[in-house]
Amino acid sequence: MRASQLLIATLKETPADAEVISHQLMLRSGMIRRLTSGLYTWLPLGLRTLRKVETIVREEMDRAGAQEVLMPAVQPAELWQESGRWEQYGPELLRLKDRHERDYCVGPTHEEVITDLVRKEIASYKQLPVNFYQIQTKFRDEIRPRFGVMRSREFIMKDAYSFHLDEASLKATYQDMYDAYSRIFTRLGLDFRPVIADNGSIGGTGSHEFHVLADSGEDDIVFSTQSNYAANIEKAEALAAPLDSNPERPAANEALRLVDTPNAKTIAALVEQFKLPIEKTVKTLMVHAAEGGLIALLVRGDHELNDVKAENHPAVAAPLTMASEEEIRAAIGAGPGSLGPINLNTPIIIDRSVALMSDFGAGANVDDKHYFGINWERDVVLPEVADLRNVVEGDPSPDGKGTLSIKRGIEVGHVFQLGKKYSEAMNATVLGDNGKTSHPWMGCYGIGVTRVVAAAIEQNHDEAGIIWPNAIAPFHVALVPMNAHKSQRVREESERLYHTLTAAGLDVLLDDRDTRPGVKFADLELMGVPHRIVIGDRGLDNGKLEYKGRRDTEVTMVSAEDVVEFLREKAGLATTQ
RNA sequence: CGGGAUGUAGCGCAGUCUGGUAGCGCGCCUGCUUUGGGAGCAGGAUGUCGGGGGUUCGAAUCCCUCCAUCCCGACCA
Repeated sequence: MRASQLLIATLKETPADAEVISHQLMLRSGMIRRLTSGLYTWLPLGLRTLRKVETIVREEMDRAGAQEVLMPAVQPAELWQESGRWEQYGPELLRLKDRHERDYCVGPTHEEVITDLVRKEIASYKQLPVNFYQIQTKFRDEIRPRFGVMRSREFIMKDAYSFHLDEASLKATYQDMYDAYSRIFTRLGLDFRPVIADNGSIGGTGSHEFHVLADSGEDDIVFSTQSNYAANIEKAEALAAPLDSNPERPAANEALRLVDTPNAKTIAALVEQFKLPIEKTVKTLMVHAAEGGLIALLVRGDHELNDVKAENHPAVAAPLTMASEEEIRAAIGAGPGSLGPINLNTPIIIDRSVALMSDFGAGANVDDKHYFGINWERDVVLPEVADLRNVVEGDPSPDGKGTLSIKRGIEVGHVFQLGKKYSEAMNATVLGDNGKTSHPWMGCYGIGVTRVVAAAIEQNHDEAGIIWPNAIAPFHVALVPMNAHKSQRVREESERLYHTLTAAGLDVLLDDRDTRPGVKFADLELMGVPHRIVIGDRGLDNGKLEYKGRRDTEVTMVSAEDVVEFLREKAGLATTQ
């Protein structure tokens, strides 16, 4: 493509409302423009990259045996009522009515539609397993769209749904998809990790998320230093002590005593005023119980409650709801800053590490008073013990190998074993070889295609702009003719190169704009074109062209005869088979 | 939905406190010069000052109200 025919909508200044680097660079390089909150137009430059991501995803899905379909973006309410999600989904589901006052939604996902298709078209076990996928626009009315295309309301997703006669077949396809995802993100040139994940509201059993590692990520992901264990922090099991150790609670050394603590409403204040080590304090969090009323969850003062683990506990009401100060006072007679396990009139669940504490301090359930020197069994019966907290850096790895470290990740893919939730709810059945009907097992597999583009930028940029991996660069190489308005030789050589390189399978941008070289260099760097050739009389006198890789600090001279193979190699297109 | 902030030219901003009829940089248009890292000179275009209402002789500026956007917390690819 010629630069003169491309909308090069670069911006010198960073728009004020762009927070993260990928959003800033996507706006500045002219990839996207915002229409309104959470809705973006993809400009020609951005669309080229988006299409390359889609192509790689499509190739690997096809290779893994999935079939492409395209389902409607707008879906009838009836299907969602059948699955029960019309009520379950909150305001995130964009609902609308047609002229006949019938209810619809703009699909945030397509389990219902695909299950409906399968229940109509698939009748026999002989047709299983099947795996259908689409690359399509979704809509989720996010509470807070932000970070540009990273968390927009409308976005493009590749979603796939597989159907199986039995669980073994589901697990086999799940593994195929896991492998396909690993190939996809590898081909995209991203530094990623598959991690064990929570299933969330979608339901089902096994699931992994694929995360691109980046400091701007919204998720905490947890790794073992000595094994390949990796999990979303929501799901990472918190052990009280290493598996091979035999942890025992230290013996009680201190007497139980009631202390006046008038100005200590927080753990920090308690530690500060009474010189209590923070690992000797306990936080008491009151939440709504599944049976009604309140239930107390206890974690160590330096630990954080894990909302997902708490919510998944059968005694805790879902969704997790923290008790208000009024509710706490009504039930206990003391404020939230003075709660503890002794004389507490609600059920109690304590975190594993709390069970191993001795001589610790906690509220006395009387305003402005704490007990110090508390010991389980001696002073209060040991309550139910559960895994309630977020793991922290240095915790033992749940697989017994090494310790945990924590990094930020951007979730770009998610694979689930759904089970029979939808096939049962919507009564999709197939006949087995025994002549009996059964509900097929389902898996579902998503990739946030638009988000992948932003994630790639988060991982690949410098002060000058984007640095695209070859596989998803809008152009592999930019040609910059020097002094073209005067030198016919430069013009001719540029044209010739443009055609040869294009014919050799490279995506080439010929910067034929009538502007100064500095402007071109700056634009091309901002746009992230990974390879650049400068054509000037100076080099041509020696039969040379000047090459610079986007990450290079120095230029290298390449002879004109070798330049095609040189660039194919640099762009990762070198003949490999 | 709660907490905080902002809204003035395509983009970045000043002007608002102290009311007097709108400005700077970049970009854009024309001409000439210039052409190896975001050019120079000369000329030029562009604003419902977020909307509505009020106070006032007079409102970007003061008051009321609505809207939009961004940031911080609960959702997710």
